[in-house]
Amino acid sequence: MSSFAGRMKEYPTLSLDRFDRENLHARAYFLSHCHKDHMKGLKGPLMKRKLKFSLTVKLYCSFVTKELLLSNPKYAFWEDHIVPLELDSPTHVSLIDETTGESEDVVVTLLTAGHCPGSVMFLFEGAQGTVLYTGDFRLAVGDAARMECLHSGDRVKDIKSVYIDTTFFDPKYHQIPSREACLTGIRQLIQDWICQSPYHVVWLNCKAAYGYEYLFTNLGQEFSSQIHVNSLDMFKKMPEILCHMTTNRATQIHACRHPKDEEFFRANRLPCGTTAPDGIPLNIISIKPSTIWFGERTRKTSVIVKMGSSSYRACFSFHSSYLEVKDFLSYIGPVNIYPNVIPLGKTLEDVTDLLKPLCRKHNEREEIVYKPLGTLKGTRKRCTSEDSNDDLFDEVSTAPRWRKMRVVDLTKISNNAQPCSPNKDSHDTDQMYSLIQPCPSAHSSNYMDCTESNDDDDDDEDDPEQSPVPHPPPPSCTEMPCSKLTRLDSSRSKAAQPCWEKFFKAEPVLTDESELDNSQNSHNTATENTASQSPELFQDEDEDDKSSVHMTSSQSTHISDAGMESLSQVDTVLVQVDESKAVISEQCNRDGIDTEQKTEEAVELKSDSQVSSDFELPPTPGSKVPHPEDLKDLYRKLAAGEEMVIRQIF
DNA sequence: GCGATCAGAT
DNA sequence: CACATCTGATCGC
Repeated sequence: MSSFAGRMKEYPTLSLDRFDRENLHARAYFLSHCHKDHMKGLKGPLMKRKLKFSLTVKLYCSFVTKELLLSNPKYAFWEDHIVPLELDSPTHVSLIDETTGESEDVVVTLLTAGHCPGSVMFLFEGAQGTVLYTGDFRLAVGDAARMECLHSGDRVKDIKSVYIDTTFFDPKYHQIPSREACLTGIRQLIQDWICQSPYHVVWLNCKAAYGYEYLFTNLGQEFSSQIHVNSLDMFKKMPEILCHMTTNRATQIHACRHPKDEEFFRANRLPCGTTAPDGIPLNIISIKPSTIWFGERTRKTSVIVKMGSSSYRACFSFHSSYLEVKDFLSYIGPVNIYPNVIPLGKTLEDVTDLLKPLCRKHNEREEIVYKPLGTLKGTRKRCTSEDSNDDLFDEVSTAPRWRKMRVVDLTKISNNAQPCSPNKDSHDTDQMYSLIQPCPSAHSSNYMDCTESNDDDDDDEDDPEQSPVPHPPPPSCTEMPCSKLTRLDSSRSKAAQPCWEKFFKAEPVLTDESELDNSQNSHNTATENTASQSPELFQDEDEDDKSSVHMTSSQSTHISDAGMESLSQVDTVLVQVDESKAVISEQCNRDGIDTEQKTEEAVELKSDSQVSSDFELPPTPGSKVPHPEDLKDLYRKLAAGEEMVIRQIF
């Protein structure tokens, strides 16, 4: 839960995700996503009053967040003050003090956060430097390298401070199975259950919060069945979501809720009260998405664990794992890092200690060498580890390179960044940008990251040693619950920039199996059976001791046979390690492979990266369209780290 | 009476 | 074992 107080040191006149107390005096507001713990004060009377008398105060957020927010009438008074922004489109914002007329300018860019529909991170660039506020996020290892807006040319921007989601920044959550791995486990459990009869139904015991939509949409698609939910109102303008959900209770997959739903379930009832029309009792199983529960396991578990005769837990996370956060921070190398969340059971000091090694200044040498040059940000190590490691890895292999590419316009098909409102179209979606990585043989940064966790001085005492397992040949796999589209499109030039839209694409046909313990006559769509090599997906809770159970990983569903074999070998080797650490070793290595696959996807080296889109700024309503030359100058200064005197250029 | 805050449940 | 939310009790304005 966010404990961010709302303001950043560099730009204290704006407030993010907090709207109470001091934040009531802010000149502009930013909402990263529509979760209540990030909306404190947003509907309060003081804010309402402030807006009533303000002509300039705005709330900046994504289109989806605006839509979700306004679907709750309690926030309707914000309507005329909301400025929805596109992703990846730097936008000028004037921060005006209404009493003095004093003004400060910043350029803000929304970056996808992968936390829930509409969730974004905010990148601010202005006189006080470049700072990033992540809100809550779940990004995979390597995703930062795919975000064009974090780069300037082929370098990473010089980021002064990052205010980051540290919910699972705890070695306990060193690795969390990928979204697609979790999805695969859930999908197969459901498949196995509902195929038995029309009376076999599933209840997805999800919390009342946005973030499960991609689960619903993928399941809906997979089973050609809509998911029953309480309300569809908030998704009215989001057909990609809407089409997989229903308020009609006659379906086998439910995600409906009721205040007493757990109680209902114990009495073999669905929250919506549905019963079979002919009086035949339903056979209900519940699946409870959880992260912390899995983080507490000291032994290996699969992504699905059976808790009782008819209840299961499914690993599922809205937030990045320790490894993912570390990768993200290592990549962008900020001078300062501030945690937005104190992980449960930790103190601020604990987190700070863990974050310190990831701060740039922790590595003086680089700073001294590169800082004066001002433009070598990309070469500055994505040096994951605090010390000692600079020399271990060749920087070149991890520094991302960019090239603007034109690709099939997948976003038009399922761009969830925008609700489809009749008058909104013409979004800048014809172009997508891909990270181009130099050389397929280069080890991924993820691999480095794993290796790096061997450091004795790494605070991660849970970090297992990572044996330098040879990397399997890069299989052609995708990274997300992505899809048929991707496969059809099959070219490796799939846009690699992480975005929510990919969560809403169709799933690929399974290419592996997961021998389900309880699988009887399941109508598996699998075409190849590699069962003997597949990690198991399911596990009974009391089977903890059985050594044969592994966590699954994203690879299991997406990689080719060859990749699969290699993966299995990796597993086999690592399982030999000390039991208590084996899991993590295994996970880490898998993750390493995962990243390699991902980066592999987009491989190709190119450097003509200065793209004009940097200057395509949608203006703040009411402001003038910026002159390209002025902006160019501003950007040049920003990139060069020059002090900026803000003139009235806009 | 409303809002802020906390504890507790789910 | 708790990713966020709701409910109810209490306190203060």
